[in-house]
Amino acid sequence: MPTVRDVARRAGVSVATAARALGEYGYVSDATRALVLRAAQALDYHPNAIARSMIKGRTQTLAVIVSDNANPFFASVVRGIEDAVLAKGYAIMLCNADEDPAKEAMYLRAVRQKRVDGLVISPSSGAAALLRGMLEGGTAIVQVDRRLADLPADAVVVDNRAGARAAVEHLLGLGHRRIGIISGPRRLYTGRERLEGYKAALRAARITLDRELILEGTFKQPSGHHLVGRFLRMRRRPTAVFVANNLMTIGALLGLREAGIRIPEEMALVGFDDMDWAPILTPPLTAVAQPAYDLGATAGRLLLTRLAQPAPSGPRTVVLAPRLIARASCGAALAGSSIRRSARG
Amino acid sequence: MPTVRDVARRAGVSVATAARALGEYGYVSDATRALVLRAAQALDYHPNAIARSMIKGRTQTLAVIVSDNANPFFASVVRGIEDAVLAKGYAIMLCNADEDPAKEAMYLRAVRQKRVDGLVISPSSGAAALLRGMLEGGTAIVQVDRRLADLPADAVVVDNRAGARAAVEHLLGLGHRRIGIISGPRRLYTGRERLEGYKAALRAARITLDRELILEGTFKQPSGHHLVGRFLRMRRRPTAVFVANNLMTIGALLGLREAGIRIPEEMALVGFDDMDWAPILTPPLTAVAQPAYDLGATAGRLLLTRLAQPAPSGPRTVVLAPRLIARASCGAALAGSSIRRSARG
DNA sequence: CCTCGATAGGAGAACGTTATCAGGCCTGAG
DNA sequence: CTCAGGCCTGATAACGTTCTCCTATCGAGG
Repeated sequence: MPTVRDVARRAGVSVATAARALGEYGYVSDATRALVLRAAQALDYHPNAIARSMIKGRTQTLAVIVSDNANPFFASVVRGIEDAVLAKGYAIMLCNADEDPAKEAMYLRAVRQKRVDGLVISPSSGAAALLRGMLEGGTAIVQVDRRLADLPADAVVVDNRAGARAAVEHLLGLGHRRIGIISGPRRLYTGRERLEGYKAALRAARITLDRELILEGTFKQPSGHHLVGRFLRMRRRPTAVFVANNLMTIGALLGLREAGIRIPEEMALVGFDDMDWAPILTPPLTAVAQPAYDLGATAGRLLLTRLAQPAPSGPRTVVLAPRLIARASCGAALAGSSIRRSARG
Repeated sequence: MPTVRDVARRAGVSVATAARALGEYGYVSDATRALVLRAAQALDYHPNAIARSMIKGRTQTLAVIVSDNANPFFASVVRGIEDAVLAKGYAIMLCNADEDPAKEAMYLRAVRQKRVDGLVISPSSGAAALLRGMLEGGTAIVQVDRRLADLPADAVVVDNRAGARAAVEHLLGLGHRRIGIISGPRRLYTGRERLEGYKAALRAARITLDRELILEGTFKQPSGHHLVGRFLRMRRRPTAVFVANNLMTIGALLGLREAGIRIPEEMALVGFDDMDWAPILTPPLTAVAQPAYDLGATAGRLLLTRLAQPAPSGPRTVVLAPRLIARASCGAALAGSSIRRSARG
């Protein structure tokens, strides 16, 4: 691969001049510039961004660490991030950590060595220490979807609590009193928050919590399948179930279908995270829609502002509003209702 | 951020020795090594991969260019690639080109400047020239999902033709004679191949092609919605429709539902690309399953072998077999049947 | 005629790592 | 006692850019 040195030689100028002509800085006469550009063209010269990064101290690369890009929710988040930073010339390094602290730590070390300018991460609980180290090292960090309590970094999340609460309150409004939840792992922020929303809704309705109706899943499809079976085998079945994420909802629907349960007559269902296919189910799925793409886009924009003005103002958390989309799987078709949108500094 | 120089100073040794201790090469006494490692720990030293890349001429980074990561198919492909190359220490740079030649060209320039070691790309038709340039520049390239006729690079694709043909033959076997297709764009490899499979099936059954029954879509959801409407408004409707990708299938299902059409009685449907939610539809969706994850994983492995032995053996194309999963949307529930699996050099 | 500023171009240092080379020490064989 | 050969360490040159200094020319203004 040709270097500026080669281009300079061919154009009959010094390296400095060639670099000026190519980099569009400093003084170069039009004639010389043309000469250099022609030489670069002839040699098929492509500047080496690695060497440039050495000098500039910036890589024009951002890392994105999520749990699993194969989950459509995260795929949309990633897409949103990329679109937001594309215009500013940043490339994205994608890392799937699979909620595995070891893998997450490995990736954090890797992106740190690669000197990415910034990082968007959907962190698992174990990452706080490493992230703090990166913050001190000058890497801009924005958390997305989840939020670590003890990390002074920006975050963009949805109001999980309000979303879950709206889902459960919707079921309560339809007359359900015995409502189960297939929740996410307690060690994950979203798992905890959605469970809290569920509890808050029941508390507000003065329904005493039945611990039997709270089943903790893994946020993955098989656990939805398995746990809905547990509900079905109970002597006093719940009449409705709130499933705390998209993949487990598919699992639950699969389980209900295999058991021949009619929805919503024998069991009503509300999911968290609306998907493209929710309206084409029979009955169409009532779900709490998360603005996944916006979550990513907002995180990307936030990161850009951090990178533009490294003046360390305090960490900001942006909270986006989920939206309950009432269809028929809950027992009644209502209009979608917005829940809450806020931002706190 | 501390450098080896800082570590060396703190440990009281030369830069060369510190580098040897940290890089685990050459001779270093155990005592010195311990000293250096302790110093590195104390300073929270993280080696600079940029500088290392300068020397080694390798970045341990691969680029992945797909059309849209928000499409679950590509999200799985990307995931497969990442898993395959993770163990060898490669990071992934993700680029969404949106089938936009300008955007694709921009990304190709960017990853070339960043000196990625290899590239997995689902190319659009305009990229051949740029890709050839990169090949000559020494970048390993593997095409995935699609294949450019005039590019001497490895490729991993599914047998689109056989998949589409199996889908249509299945419909023929159920007695359908008037079968429509919502195809993909002709300028895309997958769009053309699946259409060819459709035609081949009809030809083999001695059914004359009705050009009215071939509607070209965009591989995106709205076009499925829109085009199924065209079919519904025809005086002589098709009794079955083959939809050439996942997103358009959702659109088509939405359109059928809005029109109140019963599946498969009033219109049978077979989709290309099986999805998690296909079995929970009513009726469950018959679809041609693509091994999306394997497609990516195979491409990743192929790239690794290219990187390991740069001896330029001729380009290889690996063809993975799709699998027709017969459910009920086509009019009958049969067992899944494997189609074909081959590899040619 | 001298100076000043704008323009044009060159030489060389820096970024942080790895790799090459050379030199010093020690041990054991001759 | 000498010398070969293993060990250990240090100095320094790369890698390909950008950036900071320098020098030189030219025209205008005093």
